[in-house]
Amino acid sequence: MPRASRKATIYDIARLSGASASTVSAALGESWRERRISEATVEAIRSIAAAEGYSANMQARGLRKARSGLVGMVIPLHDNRFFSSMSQSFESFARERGLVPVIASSMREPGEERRIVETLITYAVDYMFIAGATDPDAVSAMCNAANLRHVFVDLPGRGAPSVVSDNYKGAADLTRRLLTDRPISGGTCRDRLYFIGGDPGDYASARRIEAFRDALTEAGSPPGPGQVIACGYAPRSAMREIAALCDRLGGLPAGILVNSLTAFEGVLGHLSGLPLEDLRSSVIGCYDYDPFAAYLQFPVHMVRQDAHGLIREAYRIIDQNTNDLVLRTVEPQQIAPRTFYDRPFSDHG
Amino acid sequence: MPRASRKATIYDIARLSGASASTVSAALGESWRERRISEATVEAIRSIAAAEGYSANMQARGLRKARSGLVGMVIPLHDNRFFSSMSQSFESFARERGLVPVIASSMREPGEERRIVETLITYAVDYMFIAGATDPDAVSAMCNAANLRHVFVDLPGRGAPSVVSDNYKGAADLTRRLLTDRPISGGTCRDRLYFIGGDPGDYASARRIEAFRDALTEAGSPPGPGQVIACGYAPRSAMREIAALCDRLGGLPAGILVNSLTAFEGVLGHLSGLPLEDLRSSVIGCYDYDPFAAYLQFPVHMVRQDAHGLIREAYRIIDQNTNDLVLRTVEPQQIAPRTFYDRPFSDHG
DNA sequence: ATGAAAGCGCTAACAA
DNA sequence: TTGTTAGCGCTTTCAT
Repeated sequence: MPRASRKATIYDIARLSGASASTVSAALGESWRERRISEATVEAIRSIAAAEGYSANMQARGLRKARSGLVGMVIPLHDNRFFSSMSQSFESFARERGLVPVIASSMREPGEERRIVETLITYAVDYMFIAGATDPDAVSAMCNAANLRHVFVDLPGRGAPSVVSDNYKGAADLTRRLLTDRPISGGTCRDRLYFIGGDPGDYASARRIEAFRDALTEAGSPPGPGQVIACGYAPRSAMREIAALCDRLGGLPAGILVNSLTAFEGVLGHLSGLPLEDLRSSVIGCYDYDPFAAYLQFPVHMVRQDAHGLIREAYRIIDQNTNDLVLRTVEPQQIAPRTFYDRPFSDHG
Repeated sequence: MPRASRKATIYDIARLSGASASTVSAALGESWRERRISEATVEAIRSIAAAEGYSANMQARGLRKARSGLVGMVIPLHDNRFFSSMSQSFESFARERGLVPVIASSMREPGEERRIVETLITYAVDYMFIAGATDPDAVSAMCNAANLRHVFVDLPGRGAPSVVSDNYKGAADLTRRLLTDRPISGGTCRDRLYFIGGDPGDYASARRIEAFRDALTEAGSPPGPGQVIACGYAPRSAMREIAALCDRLGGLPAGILVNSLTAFEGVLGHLSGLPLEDLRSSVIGCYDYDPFAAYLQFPVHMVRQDAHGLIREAYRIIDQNTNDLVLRTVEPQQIAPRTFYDRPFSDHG
């Protein structure tokens, strides 16, 4: 081990090996073949470098080559099943390409989102992924000014290619499923399905709500004004809204489509105060998947989004160097309930 | 907007403002006061920079200042409640300090872990956090060679300060809770508690197993050889093991302490095939917390680790510039079940 | 109060 | 086959 004072540079290796810095640089990189450095020197240099614990300084290399080797991604938050599995995929695809991923979370705040994009530009990321963008136009403007290839994931932008879940199909299928499974009682308003959670201002929620409406209409019962309760993502507000709804209706509606796991947490907070019997008069669906939610006391129909597929497609777009403004769509997957009322605990999906 | 061709540099701003590059650099940074640049020039330069959409190049700045402004963290995986909430905290503490977080996942593979640490060193991170280290000594060696302050989180290392959960206390408390709540039948081997999941080679599991043994011993029934089934983290193997155990015992044991959520997923896969009645003869505990797991059909005692607290302490160690090898401990939290047998669905914890 | 110049570590012409 | 040189964009003496 050399003295732990300062990291070795190519100049140290050059001195130690008797070669020049540029020869060392080439020998340590890929370019030694075309520079026709002899294998002997390459070997010698590499062994010295290894002995000295040399590793390149990417700041210097990036500065010189005008490529940092970094890929940035903005996500709304880390602490979330959907986004954290996007992170996982983002990282493994980045590695495949020899890139180093930098992931930052915006907490869905446009200001924070812009600040992050700014920071990533400052670090000269080579490409940028923006998942769940809250202000895609601003982001595109910044990236374009910095001449930076970028792609939107999950929520689309108009200034760059985008990959989104097929929210319409996912929600339409789920709605139809709930319509089929819903227990019918007798022509009251409690026979209706309700949509709860999400933000109608965001693209994904809007598409799902649209699908919900269309599926109901297609089934002959177009939704009334109160049937879509887009109360955001917080468990609290979902809990409050479902409670208020049950008050109004005098009990649970025939079916509930919950827009997100977080909202579902709130809904569950309310349902858990009810006798299990009451739940039999209702069918529950949730857009997004959680393995434990699948094992609750009542059946839950879920939709699992293909985070891996979204990221794969996004990289595919980045890989091909064109800049056409495509909007690619990835299918989500319907997940059948794992618990049923009439088998003791459950059956395996 | 200037032409989107190349990013503006201080030289561009210098030319445009008639000042020199060094003046621009000072004016745009913090050092203009001590360099006694007039407020007028500072204002002028800043407005030009803003108009040109200038932003500093951190590669160049880092190269010159020998500080990148990056903090690295290695975690086992993103797609996990515990680690993703560590990421969230890691990021927000980093921001507080004006640092940019870079998080990479090792999949618990020592080789991958080393490669990541190497990469982060290459990018000249200013500090490094290693969560769930699989080869802490190797990591410390690399960091020391690069003269890099680092801290271990969740699993300790001998080469650097560490912050860990109080796994012993968490598991001991949970075991005692299960002992108290366990349904007593009649002196058979099915009255025993079983520990399932985890890797006895990793520090956290080892401490929990130790606590489990001690708590049983203290209660007068030291565990037999088969009572600790450390079968790893995969749902599959936990499912297989719990099934085999029930076969051996002729039914569920009086209590099960599951070592992780992933193992719990497997255990649940087995339990879900049983009549709910059977579960009444058993009490279930899980080390780690999931909000949906709290709402299952049977009560689950859980332990929630304080990811935020772990990261907070780790930063505290980094903040104070000493290098003493402390091992700091953070208390986990016991979470009582939210569902009970004798109230219809549940009661709110 | 400001400018000139050197240099952080690396790579890519261009020489030899 | 290898060495010399310039320069990526920035900060920091050292001069003025």
